[in-house]
Amino acid sequence: MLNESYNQYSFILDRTARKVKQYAQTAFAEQQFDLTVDQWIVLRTIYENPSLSNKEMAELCGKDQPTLTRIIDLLIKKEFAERISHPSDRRSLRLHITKKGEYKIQEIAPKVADFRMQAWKNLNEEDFAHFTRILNTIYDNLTHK
Amino acid sequence: MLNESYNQYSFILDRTARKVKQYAQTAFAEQQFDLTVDQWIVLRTIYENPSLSNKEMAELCGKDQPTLTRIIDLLIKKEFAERISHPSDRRSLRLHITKKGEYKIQEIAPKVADFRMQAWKNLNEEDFAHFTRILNTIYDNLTHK
DNA sequence: TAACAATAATTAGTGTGACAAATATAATTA
DNA sequence: TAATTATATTTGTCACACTAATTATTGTTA
Repeated sequence: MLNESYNQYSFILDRTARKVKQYAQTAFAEQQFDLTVDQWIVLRTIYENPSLSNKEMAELCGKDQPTLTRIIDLLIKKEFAERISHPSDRRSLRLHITKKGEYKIQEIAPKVADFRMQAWKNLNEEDFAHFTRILNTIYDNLTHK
Repeated sequence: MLNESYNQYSFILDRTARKVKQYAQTAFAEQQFDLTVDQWIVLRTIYENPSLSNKEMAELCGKDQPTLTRIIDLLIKKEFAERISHPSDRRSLRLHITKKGEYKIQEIAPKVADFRMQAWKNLNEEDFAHFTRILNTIYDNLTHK
């Protein structure tokens, strides 16, 4: 029946997303970047958008707040990032990258871009347009009802 | 630069996959199915393909063996599935659904199909064809090198 | 201004994913 | 047939996702 195919689409989506992440993570490990893929995503976001709050950064990274808190914990342990308290709101804090974090970003960003390309072989600009449109439609279908 | 957009595609893919899963999981919880989305996927696979080994079932579900083992543990705890030892190979075992599991499948399958549709609104058959082709191309690009 | 509500961030708990290592058993081979 | 190799499954560990609960602080209002 028709509905069965929807299950299939969910399966393909999930499977592909995991494969892309796993492929990147393997490359990260092989090249000893000392970062997970998600840690790298967060660090790069901090690098490009310094001095945001946990909440704002979580939004930008597309992660929920508890997850972001834990990833930041790990980045701080590795001395790639730091939390700085907000001057006027003691509940809040600002996320910053360290010098060591900046060096890391600059070191690995081009390498990441290199092997990321592997995923998108055999696809053209038209495919990317479809990809973006379709996936964003799905996302919007499920967001704020 | 061009490479930046590849990062963006990874982001969209990951974000959409998580949203689809989360949306389904919320519906599962609201309707008190007493199953997670992944447990349901596995149970349905056992239902449709009875008497396979852990390894074979993992392959069908698109999960790795340790993950499947743990999901099966939970399904057994809920008495939806059982492990039956292989008659001639004591290393192996066969996965079966219980009566209680069958009832569960029959009860929730149509409901799942209902709310799964929400994700695919505003998309037509052509979009689904693009979706399947593009995501499978990505998957293949990263599989067995 | 004291009580209450709202907000920012964290912590806790459960489930899942990936990988490596361990265990038990079967198959092969020297 | 004893030793070795291969296979099936489970266990251990770390990371991430999501929900709910908690803590600390700020804002609001009676």
